[in-house]
Amino acid sequence: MTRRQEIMGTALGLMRKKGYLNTSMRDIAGSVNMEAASLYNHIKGKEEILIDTCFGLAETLEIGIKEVNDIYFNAAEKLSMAIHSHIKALTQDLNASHLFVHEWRHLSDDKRAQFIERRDLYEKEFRDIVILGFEEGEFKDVDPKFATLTILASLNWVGEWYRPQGEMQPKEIAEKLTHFILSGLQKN
Amino acid sequence: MTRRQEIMGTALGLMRKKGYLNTSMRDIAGSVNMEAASLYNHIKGKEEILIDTCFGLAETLEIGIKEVNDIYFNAAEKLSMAIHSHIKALTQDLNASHLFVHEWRHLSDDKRAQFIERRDLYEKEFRDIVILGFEEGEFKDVDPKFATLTILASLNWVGEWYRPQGEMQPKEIAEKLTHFILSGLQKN
DNA sequence: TTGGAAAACTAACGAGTGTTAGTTAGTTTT
DNA sequence: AAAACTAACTAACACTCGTTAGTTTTCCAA
Repeated sequence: MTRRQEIMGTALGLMRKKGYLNTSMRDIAGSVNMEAASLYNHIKGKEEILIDTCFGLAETLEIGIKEVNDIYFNAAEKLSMAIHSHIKALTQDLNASHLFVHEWRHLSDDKRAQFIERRDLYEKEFRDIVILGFEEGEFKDVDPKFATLTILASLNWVGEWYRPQGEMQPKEIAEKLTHFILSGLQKN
Repeated sequence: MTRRQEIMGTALGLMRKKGYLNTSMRDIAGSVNMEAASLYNHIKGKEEILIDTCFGLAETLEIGIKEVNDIYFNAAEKLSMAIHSHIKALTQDLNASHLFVHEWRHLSDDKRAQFIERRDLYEKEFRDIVILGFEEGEFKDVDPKFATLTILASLNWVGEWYRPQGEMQPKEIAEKLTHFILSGLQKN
């Protein structure tokens, strides 16, 4: 593990616990036993931590949904796998997920605009699956926009209560979520 | 409207837009055309804004669920009305909701502990409805804890996308959510 | 053993933080 | 008329913030 990775990991942990704005460069430095100024030998600045994390996770999610769309063809299967992919990505690193879900608001104006654009695109991929399900005649005639937001809310909230040492593991969570959501969408 | 209410309202608006930590007393003062120090003639300090808002909304939600439990007796009806009550409370004041859902983390240690306690109690009320539904034989055999967290995630996320001037109004949102969630819970 | 990059350090800058003290003008109550 | 209250002000305190400049130490390849 490089020193940079060590700094990043430590910073993410602090930021999840105390919030991005409440975590100072001196806090981060203290946690890796150096002075705040020394951090700048490894990272460009505080915002780089937020940028790299938010856009890194965005890319992981984008790759995930693209794979799902390449491999599966019916909506129920696509949705199920998209949920699995999403949950896997989020539970992989809870600290990073926290920044991705909650702290992206503190990106500088242009970076935030880019982030929102990519997030909206990802959301659209989910929405298209819901629409496909309706066109197949497999899903109820729900408002796709509304359904998608509700689904993604459930998925993103998992980061708030999932504990790696707990009894429910990512795969089981994804299965339960899929079942919960699908039996609310599917006819009969 | 008293000066205090004016300050509170303005502060909540700023805090929703920029975040609690990013909103300074000078920002608030500027928005009501006075100096930062003058705010202290009306409020005790910055945290009072957060405390009053978080605990105020908590009380509204508690009263709501108590009413539901007093009036209705079967789980489907209870859940439906609890969802309506929750959505009504959250959409009433989106600025306050933002603090309630996202910024309570920045309460001081003891206040935060109190807040979490009340939130857990409210969550338990919801969970009891899910359990009641299963005991009635009306709901599927889902993990009540899991289901409750998923439901509340969907409800709380509404504050992220609901727009008062938009086409979907709180009552309709609550109805759609109820339908979405219930047909995922109810047998057939 | 040594040259040089990498990585740490100290010190400081300029800006911003919530809050308190002390004061003042205007209004209300006694 | 005197006293008290309200709500604003200016000035300042005691920090903390992210970041930069300049310097010293560490460590590895030649």
